[in-house]
Amino acid sequence: MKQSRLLIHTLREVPRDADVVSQQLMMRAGMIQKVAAGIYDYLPLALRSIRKFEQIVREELERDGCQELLMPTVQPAELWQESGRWQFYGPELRRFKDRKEADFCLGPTHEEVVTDIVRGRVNSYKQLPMNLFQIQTKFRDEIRPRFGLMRGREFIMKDGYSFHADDADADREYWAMFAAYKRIFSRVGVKFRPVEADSGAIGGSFTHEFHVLAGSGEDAILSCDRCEYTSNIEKTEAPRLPYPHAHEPVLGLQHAHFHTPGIIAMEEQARAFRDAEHDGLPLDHASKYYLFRASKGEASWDIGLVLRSDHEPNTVKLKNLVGADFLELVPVEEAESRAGTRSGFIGPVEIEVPTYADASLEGAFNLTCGANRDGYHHFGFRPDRDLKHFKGFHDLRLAAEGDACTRCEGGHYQAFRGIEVGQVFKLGTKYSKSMSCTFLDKEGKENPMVMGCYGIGITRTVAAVIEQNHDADGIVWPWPVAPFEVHLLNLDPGNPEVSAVAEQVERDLEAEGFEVLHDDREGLSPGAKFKDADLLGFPLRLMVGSKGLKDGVIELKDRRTKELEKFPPGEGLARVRAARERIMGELAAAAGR
RNA sequence: CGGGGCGUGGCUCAGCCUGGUAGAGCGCUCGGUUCGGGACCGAGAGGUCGGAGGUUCGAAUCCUCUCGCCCCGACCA
Repeated sequence: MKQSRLLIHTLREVPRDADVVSQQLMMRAGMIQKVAAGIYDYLPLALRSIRKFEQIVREELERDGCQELLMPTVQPAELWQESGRWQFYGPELRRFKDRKEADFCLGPTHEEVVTDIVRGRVNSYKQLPMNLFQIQTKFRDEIRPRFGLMRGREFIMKDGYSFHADDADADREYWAMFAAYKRIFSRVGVKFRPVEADSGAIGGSFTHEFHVLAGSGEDAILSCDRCEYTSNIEKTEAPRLPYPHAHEPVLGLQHAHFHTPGIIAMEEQARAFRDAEHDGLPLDHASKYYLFRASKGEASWDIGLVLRSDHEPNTVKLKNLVGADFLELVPVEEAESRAGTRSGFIGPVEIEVPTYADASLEGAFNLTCGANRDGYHHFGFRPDRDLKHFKGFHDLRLAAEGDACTRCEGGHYQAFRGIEVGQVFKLGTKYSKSMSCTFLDKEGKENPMVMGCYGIGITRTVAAVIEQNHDADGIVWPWPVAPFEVHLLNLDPGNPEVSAVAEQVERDLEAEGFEVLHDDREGLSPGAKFKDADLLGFPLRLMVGSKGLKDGVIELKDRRTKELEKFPPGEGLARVRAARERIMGELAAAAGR
């Protein structure tokens, strides 16, 4: 492919509304162009990467017997009404009417449609299991699209759905897909982790997310440094920390209110408790209190949470514990009027709401807390004794880096940031029951199928690859998803001898099946071509110029290592072949790490 | 939706406060000199200043409304 013919326009400057690296580099490299908020053109270079990744996904899924099909983007409301999601799905579901005033939506996902396909065609245990997938454009009217392809409104997704005769078979498929996903992301050449996750609102039994590790990732992940336990921080089990002051009760301090004017920060609060023997208390002596408003459907109720002052609340755990769909902090003004004091002095003791305490407060006494009186804190608080509507000790805090692992002996959590690029999910019978997707078993009895669903964000993964693989000069593509494999630079297109050599090298490489972009553009200085090549970031750069040819050599540069080899033009093919072997070998060795 | 910011040639931005001929750099076209890390000279093309209304002799600039975009918080691949 001649670069002079390619639809590409590189930018020297960073476009104004691009603020994550992948978006900046993709726009500068002429891969994407924004059409509207969260909606992009995939220009030829980007599409080449996208297609390559899709092909990897196809190959690995087909190895496991999955079948590809393609469902429509536009879906009728009836199916969504049948599953009940027409009402429950938020405004991300873009609903609209056709000319006959019938309700439709743009598909954000395809459980309803695929279930409708299967219930009409599969009705015997002999036809199960069945695993169907598609690679298709989705539309979710995100509240706030951002980060380029990482959170667009329109995006390409691989979504797969499996159907099973029983739970055990659905579990088997779950782990088969788990393994397939590991193969897929290993082949791409990215560092990733499968992560235990919260099953959230979709309502399933268990789930893993696949995260590409990148400092810019939106999700926090904790991973044990000793065992395999890796989970989204929303879900990570926090170890129960023993109350360290059990054997040294603070005798000199009265169970009483302390005057603490103007003190709100936890550190200041703990420091304020002093007497002849105590110049302040440690942070684990202080407690903090949150008032949340939980809701489920139309119902809403308030709950309290007490934590050690140096711990952070985990609202996902609390939400799951109380069986709510949503959880938000009670507005400050309301909490203040309820407690009868200013924010900063609110405490749990007299407040008439069901109150939960974090497990690390079990056995704790002589804690401090707000006294519900302006300018005062209370000393001597003990949750299980002093709370009027005490609901027990539970794991309700955010686990933190350095916490002891709950799954093994001696391990500790390490923190990572990740970009969620895939998810495997055991759905159960939620959709098969509501949409009567049933089959007859060996006994002739009718049962709902057990389902699983499996997603991969195709365009997001391509962006995540760049987030993880770039340097100050541009993208550093892993070989398997690079738009082109070799960037052939003709540094002297005006010189017929140089051009002849470049043409010959291009033909040799393409005959061997290499994907070559030949920069044959005239009137550009070599420096300009180098800069463009760095920006585009194909794995290998082959340079042909009059200076090298004077010594009888052309040059090959590895984009990642910057290693440079010089050799006669006739060796070009063999050298490129060897370089590919080396790069692919390193990739296989590093797979998944 | 709440809070903050921005809309001026293809791209990055200045000009706006204090109203008076629409600018620079990059990119693009033509000619010439250059040619191994974003060369130089000369000549050009290209903008109803997001849109509508208002104030004014006169609006990119002031006022009102509106649309779009970006960032920070609640959703998700």
